[in-house]
Amino acid sequence: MPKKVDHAERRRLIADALMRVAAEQGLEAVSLRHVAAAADVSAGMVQHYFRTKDEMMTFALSVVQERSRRRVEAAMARLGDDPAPRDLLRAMVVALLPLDEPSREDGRVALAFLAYTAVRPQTALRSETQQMVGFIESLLPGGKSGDAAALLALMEGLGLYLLGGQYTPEQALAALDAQLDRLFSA
Amino acid sequence: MPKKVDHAERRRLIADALMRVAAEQGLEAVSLRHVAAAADVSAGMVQHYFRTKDEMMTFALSVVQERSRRRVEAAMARLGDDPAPRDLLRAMVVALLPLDEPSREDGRVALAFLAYTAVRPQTALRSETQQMVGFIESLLPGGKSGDAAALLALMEGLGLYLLGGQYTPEQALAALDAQLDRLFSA
DNA sequence: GCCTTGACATTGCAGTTGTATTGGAAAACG
DNA sequence: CGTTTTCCAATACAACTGCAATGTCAAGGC
Repeated sequence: MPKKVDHAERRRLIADALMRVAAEQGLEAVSLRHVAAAADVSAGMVQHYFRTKDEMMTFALSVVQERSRRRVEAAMARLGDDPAPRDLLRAMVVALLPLDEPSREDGRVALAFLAYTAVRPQTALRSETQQMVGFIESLLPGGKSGDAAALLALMEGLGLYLLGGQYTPEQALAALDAQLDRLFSA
Repeated sequence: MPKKVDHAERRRLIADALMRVAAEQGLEAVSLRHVAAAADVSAGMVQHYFRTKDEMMTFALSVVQERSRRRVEAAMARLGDDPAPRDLLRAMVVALLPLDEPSREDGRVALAFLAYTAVRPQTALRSETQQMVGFIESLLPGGKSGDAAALLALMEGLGLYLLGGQYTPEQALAALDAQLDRLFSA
């Protein structure tokens, strides 16, 4: 056997470069050569680790999803044991919002992939949305049906407006807290 | 002067073709030749009415915005004079949600442009978001700050999940009504 | 010491892209 | 009638795209 290299690591390296390109110039600018240049490797190497561009895109998409999943887990773990439901929900939503520059970058990439998959049903992003709705529902008092789905959608919308610059972080957080107030007051 | 043609109408015709292409295959598939083929005209004609692709894109973007604005106006006008604030708000949000197939198409195009403009600050989509927030605020009772922004963000998020297929129209409407209940109950 | 195998790099190719250019046709105006 | 001005078509072109093919090189197993 020849040189041993960490296959998975190389793929992540390339996917990182892809996400950098996508965050700055959109998915339309993602080409084998651009990604290779951003990763400072040859185009041949990219082809070596991804036999097709589609394979590369799909992998990058999974990296994006994985990263946001970890963000949420970390935020929730940071709360310690047995946190109050409201704190748990707030931490979860805040972890998913593009509030600082790194997560804004991720957000732009995620938005690009959202539009990308919207016209490519086969590249479906397996969504954990339904489980999230169930999880949120178990944390909400009262439990009017629709409240959980609304909170999740609120998060998504706040993310969009944060990315677009229509809402400031303060506005977004105020909106979130207003909603949590309503959900936990009565 | 030579043949007189309705300049604006031709441009709308081309923009419509562009939106069809974008709705089916995404903005990446939007090229002069594809759009021309979809409009069943020659590529030269497209170039005649839009000197550059960017000009065509910008115009199409404005058409999308204009169309959704009209949708809202029509829905609100349909309510007659002096409607209840809750009904007004509900009609407005429902008009913006991609609930049937035509508006789903528009939604896909809008989503594509959202990702498109996210990495092209100069092609900023002038947002009427702040005015909308103000308008909603004037209709809400109590008027906790943040409630209006939250409702608007909720709408956006519901739209995304409807497009993605994560929420059914029934789920989305249930979430909306649950929120309106909360806003108008206390 | 071969020699296989995996890790790259380079090059070529057919197709598509946006744009510039050219040319013709036809309609209003003098 | 002739000229001009707009409408549109066709073509040319350089740059780019994804992908396949080919080459080089080194690290192991036998």
